Amino acid sequence: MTYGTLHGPAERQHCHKEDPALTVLSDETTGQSAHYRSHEHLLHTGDEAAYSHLIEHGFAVRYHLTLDGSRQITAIYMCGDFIDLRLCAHNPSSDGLVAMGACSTTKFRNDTMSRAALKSAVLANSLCQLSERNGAIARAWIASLGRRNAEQHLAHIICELFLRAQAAGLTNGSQLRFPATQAHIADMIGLSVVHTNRTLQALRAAKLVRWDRQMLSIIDLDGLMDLAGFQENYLQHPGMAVPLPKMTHH
Amino acid sequence: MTYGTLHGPAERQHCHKEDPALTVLSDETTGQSAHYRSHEHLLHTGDEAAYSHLIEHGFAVRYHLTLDGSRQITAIYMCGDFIDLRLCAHNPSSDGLVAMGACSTTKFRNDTMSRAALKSAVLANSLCQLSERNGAIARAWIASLGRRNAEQHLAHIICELFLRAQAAGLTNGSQLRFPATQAHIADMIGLSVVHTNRTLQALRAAKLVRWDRQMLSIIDLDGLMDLAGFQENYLQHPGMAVPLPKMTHH
DNA sequence: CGGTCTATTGACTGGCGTCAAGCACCGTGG
DNA sequence: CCACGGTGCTTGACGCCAGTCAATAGACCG
Repeated sequence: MTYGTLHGPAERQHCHKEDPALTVLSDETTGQSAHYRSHEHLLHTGDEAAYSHLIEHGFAVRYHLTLDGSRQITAIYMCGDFIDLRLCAHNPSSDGLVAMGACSTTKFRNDTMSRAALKSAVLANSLCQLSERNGAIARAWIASLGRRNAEQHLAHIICELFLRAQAAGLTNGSQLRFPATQAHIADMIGLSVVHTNRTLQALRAAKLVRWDRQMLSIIDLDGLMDLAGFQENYLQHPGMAVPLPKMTHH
Repeated sequence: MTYGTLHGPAERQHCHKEDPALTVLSDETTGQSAHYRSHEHLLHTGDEAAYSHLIEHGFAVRYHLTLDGSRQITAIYMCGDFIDLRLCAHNPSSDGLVAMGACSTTKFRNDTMSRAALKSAVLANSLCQLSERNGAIARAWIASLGRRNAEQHLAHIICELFLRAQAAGLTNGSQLRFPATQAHIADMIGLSVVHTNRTLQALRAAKLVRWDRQMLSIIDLDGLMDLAGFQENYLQHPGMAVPLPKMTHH
């Protein structure tokens, strides 16, 4: 059992494009690397998705806009996460996808992705497992939104993000560079910015966490997990060797 | 574009085990039909899942328990939905899965499922698409929990459930038998039972919906969708011919 | 006919939203 | 060099949506 990503358990230290797990799968299916500046969109709300994305560096955020203009972040993607957008291929997407901080991805045309997945059961299986894992994370968010108060919820999402980042090799001891503003956090946990600020202060006062500028420091992970009622099994999944379509630069 | 399930667009009228979409995929991979009474568990919290389930009849509910004992429902499954539990196979599941009303499923051993999916890219792809669709539904729930008030949220989930049920052939005009108590609904939308009751009354007073006993009647679907800000594209996905492992009775 | 489950209603409380103001920081341009 | 606006963080005051605690009534059941 490992915390796995498309990059696999063996290569957790860092994420880059020469990652050996990015095995050639098919000669027709190639990915291109793409770079996004902070706040730049990978996919606009209402657009049809032409590409799926494997995050190589940085963070991307999936969000939904309600009619009154408020925003709810529905997923955070980081290095090694795969965003399978084939379902949006001929549909206007109801979500937007935007870089949080600078972000680079390898993107795969949806039609070629589909063709590759239909040729390789191993690839299709890996995509399925990744999708299930993303679903498990989404359900954990649902539980937090529905049944945890502000402090517990914030603690929970910090635990999740930190453990995922650790598995992806993004952490430095108990530190993580996480380029979120308090507005981002508010949109993740479904609160107002004001209350998010007060909740963050409570966690700081409890000496659980520090969050200066863009640097997240975990002071007391056990304390955070206790407060949140965090059960980490949902992040685990069987380690897998994932052959991904080969990738061409640019 | 159709509202699809594992049973496919052509066989929406009713769900039963002779469904032609349940094509033989592999001779080793067989499903068994299983029957559950109301409140009977398909999977207990903390157990390792041995089977994945295809819902044949009735409804099942996935839920998460927080430490203080409150419950959040994280998904509703109905006829044609597939619950892929292979990720819980060697893990204690953090969720429970329980029948809401009488429910019957075809269940597939996870190990044989995995073997079948590794043999058939078509099957693996279908599972992947179903998983992505479930993820899209989960993200819609996140948006509702985070950024809609009680009335909008309830309206939204009613729209979703009704449209899904309609696609699965479970509706009778604007009516749907839905065996949920108000406690179930409260646990879906993350509210208290008392407030759920008041919110239901508001929708009734607005002549949007009726919900007597276990019969849900949509009076004004457009009104519900307006109130909720419901965008139905997330429920759509490409129609697909899904070969599923063949099934043995009992 | 009591017991349990579910629906409903009222009174009160509290967590979180809203509005508003005040800082701090930063890059730009006069 | 300082004025200026923009963005993000922080704090206070006040109000409302939804939670909690009862209590009642109906439905179903043994």
